[in-house]
Order: sequence, then C-alpha cells, then structure tokens
Amino acid sequence: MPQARSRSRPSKSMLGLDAVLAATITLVDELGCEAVSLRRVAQALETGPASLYVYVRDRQELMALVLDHAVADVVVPDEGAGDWRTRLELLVGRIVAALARHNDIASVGLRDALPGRHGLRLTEEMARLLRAGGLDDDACSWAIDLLGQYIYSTALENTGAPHSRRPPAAPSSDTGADTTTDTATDTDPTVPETFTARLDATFRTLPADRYPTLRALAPRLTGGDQDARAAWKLRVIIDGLLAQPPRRPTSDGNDPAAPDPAPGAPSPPDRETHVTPAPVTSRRGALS
Amino acid sequence: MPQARSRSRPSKSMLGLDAVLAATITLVDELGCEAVSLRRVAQALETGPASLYVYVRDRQELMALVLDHAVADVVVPDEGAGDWRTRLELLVGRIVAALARHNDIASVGLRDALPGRHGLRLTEEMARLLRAGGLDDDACSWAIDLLGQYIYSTALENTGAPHSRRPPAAPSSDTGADTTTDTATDTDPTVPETFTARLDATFRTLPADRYPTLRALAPRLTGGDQDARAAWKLRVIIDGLLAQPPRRPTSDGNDPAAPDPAPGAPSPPDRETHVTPAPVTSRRGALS
DNA sequence: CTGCTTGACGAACAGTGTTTGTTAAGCGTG
DNA sequence: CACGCTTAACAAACACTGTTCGTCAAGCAG
Repeated sequence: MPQARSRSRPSKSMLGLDAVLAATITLVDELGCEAVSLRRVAQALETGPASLYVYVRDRQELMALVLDHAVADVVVPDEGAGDWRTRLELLVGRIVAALARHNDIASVGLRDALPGRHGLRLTEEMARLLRAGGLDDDACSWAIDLLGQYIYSTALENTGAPHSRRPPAAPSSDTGADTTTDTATDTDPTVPETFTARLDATFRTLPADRYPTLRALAPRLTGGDQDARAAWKLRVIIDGLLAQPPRRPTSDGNDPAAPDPAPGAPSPPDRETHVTPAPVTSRRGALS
Repeated sequence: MPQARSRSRPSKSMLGLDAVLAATITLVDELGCEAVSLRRVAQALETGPASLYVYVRDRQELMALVLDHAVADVVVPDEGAGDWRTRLELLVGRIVAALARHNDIASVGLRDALPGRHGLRLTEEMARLLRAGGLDDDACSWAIDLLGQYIYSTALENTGAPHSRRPPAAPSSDTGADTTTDTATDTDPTVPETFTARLDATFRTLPADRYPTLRALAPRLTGGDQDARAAWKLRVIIDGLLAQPPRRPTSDGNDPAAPDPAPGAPSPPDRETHVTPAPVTSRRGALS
C-alpha cells in the first residue's frame, strides 16, 4: 500500500473532484437533475465522459455528492438562537432553503442517496435537538425519518424550475371503459409551463359535482407563500411530536455522556408538555 | 369529428391500454421503476416500442397511469368505520399499503405526476374528512400537501425491493481536503443489499465522538415494524394538525352546498379541541 | 534510467426515449 | 363492391445515455 492519498499532482490539467462537482451543480441548476448526463458534465470540463470515473464511481454517487455539497454551507444555529424548538425550526428551514436553491437536487435524497458528511452532520444536530426537547429514543428516530421526508419533499416542492424538459402529460382515463375525462384536456389558451401551474389548472377545472371539496379548496391548494406553507407544515410536525405520549424515559443499555444540556438554557429532564402542547399559539418558524 | 371512441375493434391483435398497463405494472414489480423501459414493455407484449405510443404519449404518462392504477382498488372507508379521524387514518393507511405493494411506484408521485382519476378521488375524500374534522380551508389545503408527501415517502420507504440494479455507493469525502472517511467503506464480510440495510450499516459504523446521538439511536433509526412506524408518523401529523389554531371559520365567497355532515355522526361545526388534542392516548392507526 | 502508479481520454458497447415513414386492417359511406 | 379514411402496428433510424476497455502521457520511487 503506497499511500492513502497523493500529495501533490500539478500535472498539465488535473481537473479534480471539486471541479467536477462544481460543473455538475451548475448543470443541475440550469437543466435539472434528470437532464444532467456525464457527457454534459465532461463537456463542460472540456474532457471526455470517461475522465469522470476517476473521481466518481457512479452517476448516483456523483449526484449524492452534489446533494451533500448543497447542504454543506448550512450552519447549525447556536445556543443564542433560542430554545430547542426554535433552533430546530431554524435548522430545518435552512436545510430546505439550501436544497431548494439548487433546482430539484432534493429528488436525489428522496430516492437512493445515503447521507453524506454534511447530511450526517445536520441529522446529528436534528437528533440532538429532538432529544433536548425531551423526546424518547423511539420518537427521536421516527421523527428524524419524518423530518427527512418533510425536508426533501418540501425542498422539491419549493423549486421554481421545471422538473423536466417537456411538461408531463396528465393521465386522463384509466381502464378505457370511460368516456369522460376528469383531468383538464388542455383547451386553455395558455398552456402552463411549471408543474405547480399545471397542478393548479387541474384542480381549478375539476367538475364540481364529483369533487366539491377540491374545487372549493382549489385556490388555496397550490397558491400562497411557499415559505409560510413550509413553516406551517413544520410547525404541524413538531406540534404533533410534542403531542405524543412518552413511552419510557430513554431506558437503554448505554448512556453516552449526557446529551449536552445546552448551558444557555437548561433543558428540562422531563418534557413539560405532552398532552397540552403549551403556548403553541404564535411561534414563528422563521424560515431562512 | 366522427366519434369520441371507436366502438369495437376486434382486429387481429389490438393490445389495448389495459394490456400495456398490466405489462408495465408487472415489470415495475419485478425490476423497479427505473429499469422499466418502453422496449421491455413492448417486448413483454411481443411488439415494438413504437406501438406503445398509440396509447401513451410519454414514458412519464405511462408511469403516471401505472401510479394511478396502483391506487384504483383502494376503497374509501364508509361512515361505519368511525369518526373522521379514524376514517382518515384508515384511508391513508390503505393508500400507502396499495402503493407499497408495487415496488417503488410511489417515486413517480413524488416527482412529476399529476394526480389521475383515482388519485383525485382519494384526495377529495381526504379533503372532505379534514374539513369534517373542523379544519379551516387553509389548513385543509396545506394538510393535503403534507399528507401527500407522507403517503408517497412512506410508501417508498416501505418498499422491500431494491431501488435500482446495483446498490448506490456512499459518498465518502466532499472537498477532498479531508483524510477521514465518515461513511463506512465496505470492509464488512457481508455487503448489505437493500437500501435500508445499507443505511443501517452507515448509522451503526458512525464514529461515536462526532455523532453521539445518531450512534445512540442507530438501532432504532431504521429498524422496527414498518407499519407501526408509518401509523405513528401519521398520528403525529394529525395531532399536529389538530394543534393548529383555526384562523377563521372558512369565510370564503362561495359556499358550495354544506360539506356533507355525515348523517351517521353529526360533525361538529366548531372543533372541540385545538389546543388540547383530546384523548390522543391510544388511538390505533390500523394500517391495512 | 527503469518501473509503476495515476489520471486523461478515444472508442466502443449495450442500451434508452422518441420520431418518422410505411403498411395493413377495419370502418362508414357513396 | 370499391372508395376514402382513420387507426393500430411496427421497422428503422436518430440522438442520446451510462459505463467499460485499452491506450497513452506525466510524474514519482527505486
């Protein structure tokens, strides 16, 4: 085994992993995840596609690295930011904002990407804050799961760019034994471009006799401030977490060094509120 | 315009949309969504790939039709099933189970599929139940959003089959100026196959000094009963919805025919509980 | 200098979604 | 019947895709 890593290699070009990642991120921002091909990345770097396989095993690994790079700049709120809940809402909001800043990169996280270095760093902090909030270990674990789903889904939702080259077609009939088309066949003068606009058009043109509730909610289903919507959903999740009764006070075999009682604000050893969610009235999410 | 649809066409073959959908679903179940190509579907039908474009505009439309078909058999719980919340939990659980039954088909819904006929039917029922629970229109709309994220993410999570042909590689280092690898480089004797197993291995082999909380939670993060986990998360969401203060009692311009007060159980016009989430103690989710 | 590792890269392989043009079958009507 | 006409089927091709293989040059160790 000669060495773990090469010291210095100032050859003629030496594009490097960072350049590959930067070029990929640029392409993701411009074209979206699916349209990013190794050939396009290589072309942006003025090389061939085979050159990328020195730094990256797969296309999946490349996208996973880009995903992790997208959240690399997220800073964890310090103790001065408030109590555990305020800090958690701030942290999650920052993650969502960082992901939404890079087109549909969040779709990588929803599917097949293991957490990278920064993803683990942020997950660790989320788990720490949830534990500081008094949640038992089971609730913490499942809350991590739920928050991850929320983060990726909401970041993908808040993406303004189109998800693919051409707008996806709406499925109209199913088994073929039906004459009416439920979804709007595009007879509108202006064909909406973005996915959200197409979804909005679908809801607005629904037949009111069969879908009375959706028709009544149509203006609200897709519209509104996206940040406010994201903050509201996060508030719902945390309120729901606090409403769960604690099973047992984290009775596990190991006891790894008392999870940092946050010197500025001493965390209560037992949650003060689990049935009545306390002053839940107007805690702002403060997304980004 | 001659006719809306051809009456009868018993020619020599006439494969039909239903056959195309059935073949596609079979392939999705076997190979996963990404591995389903139009050529493979055509091969299963003993025809060429161009023949599919008679019934389907895109590959995306085909997958969206398959997604809608996957939830076609979900029956809406009737009034005898219980109150609105029990019915909602039952309905959502059935949708998740129906989706998880077909490999990673839920990934289509997470990305770029407009709701089809049955998706709309089930969404309408969810919205109706939420309204019956006393949520105002804004909360209803955003809850639909949140529940949709939950449904697709959880269904994808509960899929037992691998997400792709070869297991995705874990990103190890980021900017290259680092020598330690955080994620486990596979030196284990048995390389885990499924995505969940790989994730579990990642958490278990984390350095305990930098990730104390994740290491402590590692046994719980991925394990446990998936149905119980899904039911818990759904309970969290609904409890969180009930914890939100109502803004205004649905004061909108239109008033579309009083949203079905559910004759068996008269729905309360005003929610009886929004700060104290009522007897939240042991309401079972009863998934599937 | 010789070995040898590392990175770059042309070329190719086995696929992919989609379009185009063509062919044949069934239908309504003259 | 034959005539258009619509529709489904399909071969072939186009422009790609991810990935692998073999080769080649550059730099360092001995």
